[in-house]
Amino acid sequence: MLPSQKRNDAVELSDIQTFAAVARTGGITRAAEELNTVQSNVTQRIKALEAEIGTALFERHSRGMTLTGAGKRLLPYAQRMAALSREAVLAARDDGEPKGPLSIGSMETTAAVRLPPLLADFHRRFPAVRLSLRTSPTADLVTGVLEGMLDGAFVAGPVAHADLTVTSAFREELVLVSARRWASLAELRAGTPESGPTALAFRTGCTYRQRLEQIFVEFGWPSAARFELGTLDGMIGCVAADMGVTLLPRAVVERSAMNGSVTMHALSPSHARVETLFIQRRAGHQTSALHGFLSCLTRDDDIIAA
Amino acid sequence: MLPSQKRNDAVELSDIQTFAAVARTGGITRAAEELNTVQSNVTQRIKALEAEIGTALFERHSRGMTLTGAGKRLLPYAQRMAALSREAVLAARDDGEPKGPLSIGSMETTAAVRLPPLLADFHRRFPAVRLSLRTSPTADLVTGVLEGMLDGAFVAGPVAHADLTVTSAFREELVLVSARRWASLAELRAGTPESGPTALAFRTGCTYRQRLEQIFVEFGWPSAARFELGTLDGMIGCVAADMGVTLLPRAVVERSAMNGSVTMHALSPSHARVETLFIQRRAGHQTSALHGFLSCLTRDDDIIAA
DNA sequence: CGCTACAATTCATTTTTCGAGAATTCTAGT
DNA sequence: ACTAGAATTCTCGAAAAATGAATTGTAGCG
Repeated sequence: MLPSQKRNDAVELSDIQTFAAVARTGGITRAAEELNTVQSNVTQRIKALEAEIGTALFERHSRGMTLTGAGKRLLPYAQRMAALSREAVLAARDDGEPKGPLSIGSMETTAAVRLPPLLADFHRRFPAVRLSLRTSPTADLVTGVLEGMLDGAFVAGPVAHADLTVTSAFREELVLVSARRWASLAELRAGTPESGPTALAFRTGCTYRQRLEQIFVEFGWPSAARFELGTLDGMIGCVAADMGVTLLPRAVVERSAMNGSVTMHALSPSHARVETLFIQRRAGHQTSALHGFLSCLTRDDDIIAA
Repeated sequence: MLPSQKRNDAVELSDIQTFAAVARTGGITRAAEELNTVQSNVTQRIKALEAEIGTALFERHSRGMTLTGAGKRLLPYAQRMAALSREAVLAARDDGEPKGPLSIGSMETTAAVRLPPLLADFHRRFPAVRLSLRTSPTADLVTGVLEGMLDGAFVAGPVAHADLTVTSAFREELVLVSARRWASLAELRAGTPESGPTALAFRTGCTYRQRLEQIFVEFGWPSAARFELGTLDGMIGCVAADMGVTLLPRAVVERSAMNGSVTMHALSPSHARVETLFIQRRAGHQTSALHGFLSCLTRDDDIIAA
């Protein structure tokens, strides 16, 4: 074995976390608030950290602090270190029996139709796991997983990132949904104003929304009105009331209470096909709880085939 | 952005480092020595850590401590956390101008003939880098790089590890080296006892040594005597004195002072060809110093071609 | 130009944590 | 039972971190 050479340039986690708080909030005062302490304290620790590293991490100006180059280079390590530390204690606690907390993220649509049976199955098999589900647009889910806030998430593909492991979960057929009175796409195009119908979609970061934008461009409605909704039921309700059109997985519409009040318009495969992926962090230890979750997911593969 | 959920299960670096020291030494007393502190202190911190995690990390018995399952799961994180922390401050300090310390490892043979011009070139271009070179067998070099003790190393291929980035550096032709009086392999086989000549090699972990073992088996000398040397010159000297034979890159023998006193015997390509690889950790930030080193390495590619 | 508001820093003080050393317990081996 | 090696417990002092108040510094404004 190589003799261990002592480079004493290590830095404690708590130091780098106060650093990250200052960087995030852009000021010592707000960081102190966030960390439940006083400014003077934060000042001191930042100064100590800068002394330890030997470079200024922030530029001070009268309205707060901004990162220097060195600070920018350091920042990404804050999250990685925090995630690693958390993962370490989880790994130690995890005796192979799935239990404890498990945070899963999901797109709204997947949560509505695909997850209920899966979660029921999971809870039946692993009742000791305290599962929490959070719905967000795909973009937020990806960062959530990368930053360790979520253990895994269901997102719309394709996704490619070196630090993520991707598992194919479900295949969906997207359909354009309009009010019932429009029996076909042709009728819809004929019956709407030149600029097109209003596009109903979730907020930015949702992959379906981006795809809807594309489709609108191809239909010659580049400047159609946009309307953002926060909930699935709200969206289908608005479509039923002929406020506009939206893009959703066929299964979601079919299972909706308003199913009878809307028409689904099939799209070309390139537009319609979308794969729902389950993503998790690649690095290091996989929680038993997460492992159990994946086993439920793959066991239900027949659902995908069907 | 997802609201940040506060899981307060993080653990400080220093805690986990004392944990690692105890695990490594197998006892609190020795760990305390290594950490330059007293036992009571180590006891307390281990207890605190166990309390924080909520599980016993060690089994106590009268002759020291051994890891529990939880401890075994935690241990790998110790090194990863330490490496990450060190890397963080290096990244912050590194302003793009290569400087500061750079630890490179190398096999003995590569250090002897390939590195001198490379290092000279590197030092001319980046005088601010304090380069340190350490020679070890391939196996130790690989762990050294993985554990962050070395920034990079020259090892005998093939190497495959998910956490390593591999660059092809040099191609060598291995030759069997004997005393001068043996003009050919046939003569050597005829003139040595049934069991074969003595095999001279570096200590365990050296890739060339393993290959020499293979060759001896194929030559029908499975139980030939072995002799371990620590230095290259010593080895060639012993061969010249007809103490035995060894396996070395042709270039090494050609440049040796004892060149005239030994014979080189060519081997079949499958035995002779060996590639020297430069390995570095894959994850995260690459030091400017290391980047500069790599630029020297690839610039000298003509050396490989030649 | 001075005043105000906001923000970081400094400083004196208190609190908490950490480390040292001595005493104690525990256990295997004799 | 005794001893030696090893971990734990306990107390005390020192170092480090947190606190709160006072200070400095700067942009915006009358």
